[in-house]
Order: sequence, then C-alpha cells, then structure tokens
Amino acid sequence: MDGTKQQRRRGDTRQRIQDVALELFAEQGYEKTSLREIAESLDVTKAALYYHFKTKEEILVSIFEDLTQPIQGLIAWGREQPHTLETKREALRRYGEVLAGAAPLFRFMQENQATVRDLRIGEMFKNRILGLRDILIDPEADLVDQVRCISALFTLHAGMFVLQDLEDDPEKRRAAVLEVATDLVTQAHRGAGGV
Amino acid sequence: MDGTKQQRRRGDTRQRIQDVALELFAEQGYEKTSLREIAESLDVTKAALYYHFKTKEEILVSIFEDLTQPIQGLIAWGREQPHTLETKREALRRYGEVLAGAAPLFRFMQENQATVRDLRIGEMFKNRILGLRDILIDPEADLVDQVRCISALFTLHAGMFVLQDLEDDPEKRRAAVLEVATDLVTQAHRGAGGV
Amino acid sequence: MDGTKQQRRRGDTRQRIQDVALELFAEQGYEKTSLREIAESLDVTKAALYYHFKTKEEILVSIFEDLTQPIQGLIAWGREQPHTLETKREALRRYGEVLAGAAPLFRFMQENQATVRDLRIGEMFKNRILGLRDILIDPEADLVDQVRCISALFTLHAGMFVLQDLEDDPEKRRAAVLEVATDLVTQAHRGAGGV
Amino acid sequence: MDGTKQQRRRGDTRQRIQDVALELFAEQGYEKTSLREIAESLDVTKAALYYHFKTKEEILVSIFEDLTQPIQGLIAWGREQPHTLETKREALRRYGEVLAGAAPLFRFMQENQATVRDLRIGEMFKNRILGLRDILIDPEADLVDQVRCISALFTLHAGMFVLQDLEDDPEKRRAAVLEVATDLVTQAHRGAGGV
DNA sequence: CATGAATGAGTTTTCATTCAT
DNA sequence: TATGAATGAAAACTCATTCAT
Repeated sequence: MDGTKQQRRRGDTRQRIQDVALELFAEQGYEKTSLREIAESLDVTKAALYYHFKTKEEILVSIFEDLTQPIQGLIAWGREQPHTLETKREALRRYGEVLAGAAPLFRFMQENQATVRDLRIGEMFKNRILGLRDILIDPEADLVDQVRCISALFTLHAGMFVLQDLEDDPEKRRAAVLEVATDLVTQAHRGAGGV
Repeated sequence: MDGTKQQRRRGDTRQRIQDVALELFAEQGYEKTSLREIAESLDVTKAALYYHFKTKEEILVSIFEDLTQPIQGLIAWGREQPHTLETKREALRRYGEVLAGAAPLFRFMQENQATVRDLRIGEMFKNRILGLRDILIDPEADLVDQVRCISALFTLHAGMFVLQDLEDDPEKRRAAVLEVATDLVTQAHRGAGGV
Repeated sequence: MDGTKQQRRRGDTRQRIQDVALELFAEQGYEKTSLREIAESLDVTKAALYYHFKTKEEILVSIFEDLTQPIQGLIAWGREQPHTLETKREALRRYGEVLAGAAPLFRFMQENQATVRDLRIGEMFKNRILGLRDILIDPEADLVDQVRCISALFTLHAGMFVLQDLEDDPEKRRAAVLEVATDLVTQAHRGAGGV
Repeated sequence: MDGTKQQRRRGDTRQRIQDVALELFAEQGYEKTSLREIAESLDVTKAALYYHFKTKEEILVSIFEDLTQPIQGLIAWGREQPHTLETKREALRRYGEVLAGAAPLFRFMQENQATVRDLRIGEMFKNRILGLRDILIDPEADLVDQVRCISALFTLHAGMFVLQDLEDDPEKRRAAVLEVATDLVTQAHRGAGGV
C-alpha cells in the first residue's frame, strides 16, 4: 500500500546519489559530469546533493571508500601471508574479483588519471596499489621481474575495459586476463629464486 | 643586433603554442588547462591562439598529428613485413622509441582517456593502436595469447610513466619494460605455433 | 515593516527579467542587447538570468508566448465565424487592440525581422500571421484583393510605430490606421463578390 | 590570354566587396554577418577590406549611397512637378522600379530596421522616405488620407518580400502591389479634394 | 594592393557553491 | 530532508579593428 518509489526512496537518497554519480563519472568523466546533471538524473535539486555531501569531490571520495574497502582487506590479508607464489596467485585472483565487482569505479580511475591525481582519492589509490605491489614483488628481485609484476597489475586493470572487441564473453575475458597476469607473476617469482 | 625576443618570435608562435599547450595538457589535463593559461604562459592574448587554431581541440589535434606521424610510418612498414617474431620484436622496439620521443603526449593520452574518447583524437589514436595490434597479433592465436600482445602494448605505454619509483635511470627503465613486452609477444608467438 | 525592495522582489524576478528584456530588445534590438545589460538593469548577476531561463533566446520566446496568447484566441474565434465582412472587420479591430496592448513586442518584431527569422519565434509568428490572413482573405479572390488584405495587416502593424510625426495623439492614430485597414479589407471583400 | 579571373579582378575588388557584403547582409542581417565571412567569401583577408573601406559601417553606407541614387533623382523630379494625381502615380511607378532594381538592399533595410536606425544610413533613409512622402501627401489632407499614402509606401516595400506564397510570378506580384498602392494614393487624392 | 599577426573588449554560457526557508 | 533563488568566477569563443611589412 505504501511501497511506492517515493516511499521506498526515503532514506536512501545518499546511496542513490552515489550510484548515479558513479555511473555518470564513469561514462563521461569527472569534470564533464556536472552536479546539475546528477541532480536532474535523480529528480532532486542540486542543493539536495549538498545536504548529503559537502562537495563534489566528497561524493567521489565516498564512493571510492565504500567500493575499495575489499582491497584494504586483501592487503591486510596479504601482509600476513608468506611471500609464496601461491599467495601471489591468490592475491591476483582476489584482486580480479574486486575489480569485476566495482568495474565502473575502476574504469573511472583508469580513464581519469589526470583528474584523480589532483583529488584526494589520488593518493589513496596510489597507496592501495603500492600495498598490492608489495605482496606481488620481492624487493630483491631484479628490475625486469619487478616490471613483470607491475605489468600484471596493469593487465588486470586495463584488461577489464579494453578487450571488448577481442572476446564477447566477459567471463572468458576475465579468465584470460587473469591467466596472463598470473603467468607474469609466476615468471617473476621464479626469476627471483622462488620455486 | 635585432635578435630580441620579439623579433625571434616572428613566425614561430604556432609552434610555441603547441609546445606550451602540450606541456600544460600533460601536467594538468585537458579540461583543467584553460586557453587563458596557455595564452598567459606565452604572453599573448587568447585571441592570438584563435588566430592560429580554430578551437581548443584543434590545438590538441595538431599536436597529436605532428607527433604520431612516426607511428603511421611504423604501421605502414609493419604491414609490408612477414608476420615473424623478428618483425614483432622490431615493431615493439621502434614503438618504444616513438613513445620515448613524444613522452608528454603519450602520458597525456594515458591519463586523459575519458577526455580523449570524446575528442577527434580518440578515434585517431584507436586506429593507430589497432594498426599496431595487427602487427603483433596472429588472428588465429588463442585468446590468452592475444591478451599477451595487448598486455605488451599496455606495458610499454604505462611503463613509461608509472615506474619512476622502481628505478631512477630512465634508460634502464625503458630497457626493462621493453624486455617484458618482448617476452610477452614472444610467448604469444610460440603459442600460436610460431618458432 | 519589511516591504523593502529586496523583500518585494521575492518571486517576481522572472517577470522582471521579461519586462526589462523586452524593453531593451525593443529599444536596441536583440543582438545589441547583452545579457550583461539586462542583468545590470535588474541589479542581479548574469547567472541569475540563467536560473530563470535556459538561454537568451528562451527569454524572448517566453515573452512572445505570453504576449501573443490573445492572438491565438482571436484566430480560434475567427475560424468559427462565417467569412463575412463583419467578421473581418471585427478581427481587424481586435487585432489592433492586441497590437496596442503589446506594442513593444510588436515593434521589436517589426524592427528585427532578420533576427527573428532565425529564432524560434520566427516560425511561431509566421504561423500566427498566416492564421490571421486566412480570416481576412477569400482564397478565390483575385491577387490584387489578396494583396489588399495583406496590406491591411501591414498597415496595422507598421502604423503603430512609424506615424508619430503625422499625429501626436496615439488614439487618433490608431483610429485612422484601423480605418484604412478596414477600408482595404472592405474593398477586397466587395471585389471577391461579397456584399 | 590574360582575361583570367585573377586579371579581371584587378581593380574591381571594391565592387566585389560591396556585392558580397550586400548579399550576406540581406541574407543574415548586418550584425550576424562578420567581416571574416565577407573576406572568406571573396578569398581575401579581412585586412584587405580595410584597405577599401574604413569600417564595416562604411561598406554598408557605400552600398546604400550607390543604390539609392535613383531615389534622389526621383525626389528631385517630384519636387518640380505639380501635385497632381498623375504625378503621384508616376512617382509610385518609378519608386516600384527602384525597389525592384535594388531588391536585396531594400529587403535588408526592411528586415534590419533596429540596426539601421543606429547607423548613418538610418537618417539618410528616413530623409528619402520623407521626400517621397511629400510627393504623395497633401499636407492639408485629413489624417486618414495621409495614412493611406504611407500605407501605399509600406505596401510597395513589404510587398516585395513577403508575398512569395501568394503568387509565384514576380512580375504579377509587382503589378498587383503597384495597383493596390496606386489605389490607396488615388483614394487619398480624391479625399483631399483632388480630381 | 594586400597580408600575417595580433589585440581588447566583448559575447553567451556553465559550474560549484551558498543560504534562507 | 530538502528546495528556490542566487552568486562569483571562469570558460570557450567572436569580432571589429590595427599596423608593420
């Protein structure tokens, strides 16, 4: 009797702002998405956005924080583990899942690096990536092997968004990308004297 | 005698606009660089920019066209060659050189993908990348090997800009990146039944 | 108590924009009237205009729509009537009243035809005029009589604005203009076989 | 052997500027026609326009002066004649010819009254019209008859440009318009006690 | 007879943000 | 929990005009 949209929406406006904002940011970029656009998409006024968030940047930060939480967990987990190949593989696998689970955000990060750099999330993201890197890389490994690990990370990232024309099925795509990344890390692990 | 700045500048304003614009675009991003800023950097008026270029986008396009000329040559060369591993390696090597020779532009392309997508150079760049891909990829290769080739390209691209903290000497960095990329293509080539 | 200008203005800004804009458009022409000028006249910022209207053209369109409403009524009425001379006379009389009631707008339309043609109101206005024409003209009448009817319309229009130096009293002017226009339509009606 | 366009154009650039400018002014209006546009149409630079004319307005003035010369002749002639009906008819006939002979200019004047008013030609044109009026109007005539004469002038003017959809053949249009105008003046003449 | 290069002043429009209600 | 009304700053772009060559 009262399950109308109007009613249901009570209280979840904040979430809806985040959803719409992320969608638009990913589609058009951060600067080219105006608060007016977001507000109109939600059928509220711009001022309403300011009730829920202090600034435009804050909207993005809040999305980022919510969606990258799992990475924090992954890093914490990785730090506890021994630096074995198996650990690295598992880290990649789990990271792949995180990426797939928040694809629009990561697509956004990928395509708006110049913008992101100047925003608060720039630093945050960099730290997360460095955290991951430390799980994958052995610090005594030679430069080439270190590059392999970074390259694995790039491959995972970019693979999510640029390979549509190579293969339609996203599941197959993910699998292939993960295999290449895993391979790279494996080679690096062997090179570094691992087994 | 009369080699004052005023005199010297005669005739090279167009070039100077391109130089300054690229520098600022790469540093701050396209949207966050205003024509006012460019003009002020050059100590001319905004209107002067419009004497030399019809729009802001045109400035970027002209830079892109000038600096990616060598890629066109590389692609043309590649099309003539047999699809041997040696060809692929040579292509990667030469592409690496192009990237190094126009680093600010490619850094810009990398960090402003969302913007670039909507600009004329988006399509242009995509075509050039696809041209390169066709040199590296064997169309009958399996998906994983195709991903390896794309990954090689990513590695080359990104490696130019993200690895500063891994190694100071840019020459060593380039060499390492190139090695990883070449490796990837080599594996892909073998997988596809090459020798 | 609190009837200050600031307070009174609450809520009527939109109307005030229309008023000032029409005045300036009529005085100086559309293109030579800048939004800065309108804003300054009202002691608000340019951006305030954009809160109330999407574009400069929209301001004009909204004025036009508001002020030509009565013509729509007149045309609707005319369509219902028989094509008698009396109908035509009454139409002219009423149209004359409409013109007098929105003189600045019609003066503007008259003096900015080249501009109006390219704007949305160009088409709108044309349609209204054609609607009026169909009330006055008998389609089987000969060309000369048709021209008489159009001429009656012109006379009415232009008469409002160009005859100041012939007669000071605007009421007398209106009466004279209306008489000439009515005469023209009467002649046309007789010529077409009416009585 | 040397009758090429390039050669022929020697010396007639001034004329060509006037021609193109009038065409564009009539088509788009004065303000919406930029000097850049005129220059590009002629394949010369803007600066070249300034060699031939001191300002944009001067271009228009020169066109106006050249093309309204015949009106001056007509007015001079009219002043010498007795104020008979025959004189008035002849004046209308000749004025109709002038209008037809410089249709683009008069279309321009008609459609850009707001602009013209602020330009030097505004005053000039007004004087010519007043000169004509004095030929047609008997100053002791009553107001209605004076309006008839002005209306005759309007009819002639506007008839040139607004009646395309009433009749295709421009000659027939002119004849009809002239008849209506002549009629108006004739009625006015009778009313004023003429024979 | 004309151009290349530039300018100063202006235009319309957009944006993130604020605040009283 | 929102809205209506507004602002200040800035953006991209256009225009008539100038002047040394």
